[in-house]
Amino acid sequence: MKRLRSRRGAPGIIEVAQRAGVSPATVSRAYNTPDLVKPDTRKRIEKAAADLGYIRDLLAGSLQNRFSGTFGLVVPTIDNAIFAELIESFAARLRHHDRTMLVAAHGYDLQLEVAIVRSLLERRIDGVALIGFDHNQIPLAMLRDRAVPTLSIWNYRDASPLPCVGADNFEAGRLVAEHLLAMGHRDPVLLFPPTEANDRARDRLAGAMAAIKAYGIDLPPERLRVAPYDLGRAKAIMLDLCEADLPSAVICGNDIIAQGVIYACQAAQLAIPGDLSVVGIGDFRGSAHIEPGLTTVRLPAQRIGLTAADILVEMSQSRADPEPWQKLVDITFVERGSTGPPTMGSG
Amino acid sequence: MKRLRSRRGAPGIIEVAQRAGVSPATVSRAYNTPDLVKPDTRKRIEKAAADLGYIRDLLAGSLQNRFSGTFGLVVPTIDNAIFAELIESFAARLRHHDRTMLVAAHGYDLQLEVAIVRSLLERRIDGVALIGFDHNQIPLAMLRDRAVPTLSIWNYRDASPLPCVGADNFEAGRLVAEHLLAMGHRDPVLLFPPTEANDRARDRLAGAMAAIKAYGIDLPPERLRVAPYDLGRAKAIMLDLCEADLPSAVICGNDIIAQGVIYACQAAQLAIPGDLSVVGIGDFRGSAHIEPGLTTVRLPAQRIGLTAADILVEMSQSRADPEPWQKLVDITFVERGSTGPPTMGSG
DNA sequence: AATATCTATGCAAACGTTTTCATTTTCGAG
DNA sequence: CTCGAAAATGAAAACGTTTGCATAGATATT
Repeated sequence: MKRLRSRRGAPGIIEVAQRAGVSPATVSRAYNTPDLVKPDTRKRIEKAAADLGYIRDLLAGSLQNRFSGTFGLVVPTIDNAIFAELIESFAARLRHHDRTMLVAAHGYDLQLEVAIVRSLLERRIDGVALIGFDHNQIPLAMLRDRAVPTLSIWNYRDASPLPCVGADNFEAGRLVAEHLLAMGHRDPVLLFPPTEANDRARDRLAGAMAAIKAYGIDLPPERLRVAPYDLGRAKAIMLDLCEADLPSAVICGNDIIAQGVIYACQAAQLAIPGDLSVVGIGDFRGSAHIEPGLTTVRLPAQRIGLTAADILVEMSQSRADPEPWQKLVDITFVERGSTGPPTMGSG
Repeated sequence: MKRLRSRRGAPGIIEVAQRAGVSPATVSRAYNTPDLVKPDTRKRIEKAAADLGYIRDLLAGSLQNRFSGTFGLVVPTIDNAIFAELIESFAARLRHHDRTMLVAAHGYDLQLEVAIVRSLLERRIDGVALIGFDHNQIPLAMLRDRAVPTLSIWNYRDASPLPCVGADNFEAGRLVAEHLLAMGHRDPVLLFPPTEANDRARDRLAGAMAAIKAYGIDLPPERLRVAPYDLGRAKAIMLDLCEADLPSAVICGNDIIAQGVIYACQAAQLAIPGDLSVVGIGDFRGSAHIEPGLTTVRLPAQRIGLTAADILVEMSQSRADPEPWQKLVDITFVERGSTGPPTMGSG
């Protein structure tokens, strides 16, 4: 029994061809354009491939046709609840298209993002999704030069320089603020993550501010506090705030911070929404089940991930579409137990 | 001005070589084995590459040398808090080694895992980390046949068939159960995720059971309940349980379930640990800050991720080490506010 | 000064596919 | 049957690197 094996120890397309009594070209076609090969031959090839345990080498193929079958996803962080749902749905959808996903996180460091995009390009990704609009020019230029389909996701803007799929974060901020204001709250505290290199947080904050201004309220600057993307830190900051003068409501830049606030209130024996109303943005896993349920705005992470994957695959196939366009996904305000009208004495 | 560009529109190694006045081979060496090229020449090449905006094609290179520079990570789920920290640290460490990560989730479907591993092999990964020991034989055989470095991570076993890096999940289960038993609880309810295709959960459960048996307790079967990996579902199950006869303590298979239990108690106006003690396993993000803080066992996800990345890179480089070995990472019991001695009347 | 060693580089053959173009086979119509 | 078109296949040239071997200087050794 002669072993027909290439260097790696695994059979290649040539061995399969030999065993099936056809040429390598036909085997290749059997995989890539099955309709071009006679059903009978195809069967024989499939059998030969199965017998040999053949696994094709997509990388070798990608040298000839330009497609690696891999897409990049660059996020600020994988760890936090925020993007996990997005990553999972993006990956699942790519898998559905027989593609794979390279993920990398830059931790809100745009300099690191440059290195990441470069490394993705070295792997010849067929396309890449970046979070939001705040990016260094260098990677964008590299992607443009190489005509790599690029998508900005998660946030939305009419005048987006890149094609984008995302939610209106300004509106999200406006919605939650409006809700509190409509209930009668007049002195909210805003707890937002740092806004540099983070257009989503910036837009949400701007939206909340706009709503506040629309009510004729002039918010003193000390009512705007910065809280990092961290449950524990947010909780600590809120505990500090409880010691000082307690507001009647807190608008949080995202659900993580809001959960921290809720925990802080529980620790400080404050009733929600009796003593304090809390709103978040995002509707992450857990926000519906925490006690009290968190009033928030649902950002459809899953839909964004799916759509982004579909669009990227499509873009990579059709050589066209140089003009940017954008797709807005719906957000929904979700009222739960964490908000109520202000009570006498507070605020 | 003559354009020296290849099909893609981007310059290749040949253009760089031309501009630097050397052969492509030298440019290649400047990248891969810099010591082999004269510093002066190297400078010239670097300049030429920078001028042209050259980005090398690692895939083309990987055809010749066997390394794609990409590693696979196959997890049950990305979405849940459980593995996010692991994924992030694994990716970060790979980046540190100038490698990238392909992630895929199979949702506890071992059949899907087969397809995933196959797809990873088609991408010529340099190595792969799988979660735990429950795997289909097919992908393991494919990996073995191709001599792809494979690591089982997250769980630990002395007699692991694969090299592994992980924590002793049996001991984790034992520790939390022991803690409750030592406090005087005698009739805990166990709330665990489904254990098929999940050796971690199985081991934890076995550990908890062992501790219970060691106390001479014969746990009635209805005291063991299955709860999926979902906060909301766990909360609902616990609310049901509150209606029936309330135990004095609940041992949860992981922190997600434990958080659901805590929320359920808050919803049912039960005091923790006054009316009920709760323990989890994992010490996920949030477990320290929830009110009351969750008593749990810390599994060092980050250390596992880092170590796994280091080891895989090392394995991919050294052609040796066919014999399996295993690395145990420490776990630490963390007592927080969610546990206390049973009170009269309960249980 | 001649020879032996390095060091730095170039040449050209891989690597495992895909794809163009040409050729053969099949099939339906006359 | 024969012919022409369509369908199925094969031969060989890519794809953009890396690397073994060979060569040409440079340096060290006698």
